[in-house]
Amino acid sequence: MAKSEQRRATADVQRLDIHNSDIPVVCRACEARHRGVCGALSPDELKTLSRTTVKHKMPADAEMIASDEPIETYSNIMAGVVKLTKLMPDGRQQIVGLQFAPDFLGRPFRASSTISAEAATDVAVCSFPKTVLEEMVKRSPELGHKLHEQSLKELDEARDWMLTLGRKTAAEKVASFLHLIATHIDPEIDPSDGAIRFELPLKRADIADFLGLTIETVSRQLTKLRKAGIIEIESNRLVTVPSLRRLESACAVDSD
Amino acid sequence: MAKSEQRRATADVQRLDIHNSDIPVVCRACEARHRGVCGALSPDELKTLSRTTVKHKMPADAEMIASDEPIETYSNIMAGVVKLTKLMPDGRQQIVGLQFAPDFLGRPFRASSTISAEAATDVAVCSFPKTVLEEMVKRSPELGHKLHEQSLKELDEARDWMLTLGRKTAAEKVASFLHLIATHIDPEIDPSDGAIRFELPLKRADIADFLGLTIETVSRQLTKLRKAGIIEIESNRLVTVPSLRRLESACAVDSD
DNA sequence: CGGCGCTTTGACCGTAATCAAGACTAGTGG
DNA sequence: CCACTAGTCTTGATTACGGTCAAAGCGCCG
Repeated sequence: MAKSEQRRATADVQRLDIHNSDIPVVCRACEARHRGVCGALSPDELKTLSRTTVKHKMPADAEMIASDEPIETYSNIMAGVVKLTKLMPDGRQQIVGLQFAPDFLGRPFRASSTISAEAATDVAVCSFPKTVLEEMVKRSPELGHKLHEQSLKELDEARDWMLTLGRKTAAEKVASFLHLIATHIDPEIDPSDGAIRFELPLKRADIADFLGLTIETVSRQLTKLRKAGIIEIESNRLVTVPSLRRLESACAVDSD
Repeated sequence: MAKSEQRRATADVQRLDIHNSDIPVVCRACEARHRGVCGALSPDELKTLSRTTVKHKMPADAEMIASDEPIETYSNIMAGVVKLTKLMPDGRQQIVGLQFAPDFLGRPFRASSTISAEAATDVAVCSFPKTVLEEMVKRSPELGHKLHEQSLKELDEARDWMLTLGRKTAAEKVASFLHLIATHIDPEIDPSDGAIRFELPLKRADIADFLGLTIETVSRQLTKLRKAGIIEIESNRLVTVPSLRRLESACAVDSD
């Protein structure tokens, strides 16, 4: 256990730039600087922003953004998975998006959001005041563009999922969910057709809320996929996909 | 008939600005200048853009953007309704968005889209080359911001609809669809609780593809809503909603 | 051990899909 | 003008997929 943690720390160090003395310390090992919105910022801008950032850790199920409440901060997700949910007055719930590190979290240009955000797993975030980011956007078109790209990515993903919700069978939905997790949980994964082993970031109830199903149906379809040899289930949360290709064919889509 | 058309023309004229001699002629009566992306442009910029614009009319069912094909132009929708669809290899289809005038149509910053766009009704558009708009975005942060706002609006709508697709019953889905059309088809509508009469821009098969249902179920739920007195059906396409409030309660949401 | 949260499995039921027929509308041509 | 056709929509009978209700298994922690 301690050994594997040490190994990960070493990998982080290797990701540091050769010459980065002008990068703020708190930003040096941050993935958001490479693939997130902070990639648009100059060392100087990073320094300005980093003076106002606060890093938080929150446990699974913590509420991060409440629906219809004013938002004061934006965040970058450093680790963990965040679920975006919508709730009906009678309690029915739908997860409308999952966000992984190093995604940007928040609804730009609006005082409050119509969705709420909740930690699906333990989550680490880097937060900063809304006003500071909005000031920086005014001065850096590059940053505005990055934020726009993030919005467009979320829009594409939302529409992909609308097809899943509206037109796929329960079996295809569960396969699509596993495929989504398998290809998003580990940013370093390559799409070659080896076995993939990962931990599900959602419990059954969340999976059901994401797929528009009940927990019983999710459970039944998982055992069906297991019996069909498409997945192996080590424990409730630990899943192995021997062949991504076979899983994809269970999703009933070519381009996904 | 001729009378009502004349009345509408008069309304358009009144919408013109008092001093607009420097606004290009083709843009003067255009709604996109008031509520669409062109609202971000100065008279000079409008002039530049209008030199490259082409206005088109296309009949219902015309394909406007093919999935996975390179896109050369963006468009503003001047009139009519456009449906954005996704298709599965086996023919199952899902409409993932509807766009009304004066919405912007196109996927910024990407060579091709994963969805296709089709005219739901007869449609009029104002198109311009991708490259021209992208050049203008570089010089006008205001325009980039408008485009971002449009993307965010589509994202909010997509997520609203995910809740409908994943968690609502057939009856609630059809009611939600009628509510969406009633509140979007006529930009000049006010939400006061009078009777609203409108023409459905989609045929039953399209409504089914939008709601993740079959045409038979859509038809049955429409007659059920009619028998419940929530709607009146004059003809296949012509619907009256006596009380928007009653329709909303049939959608099972408070905030929509 | 006992209690609690999560998951699985089984039996039964209900909603929406499927299959099938018929009504209505609009367009075409005799 | 009407017959004919094709497309669209409605209605009915039956089926099946996924939901509901219920019970039991499992892992975890006090």
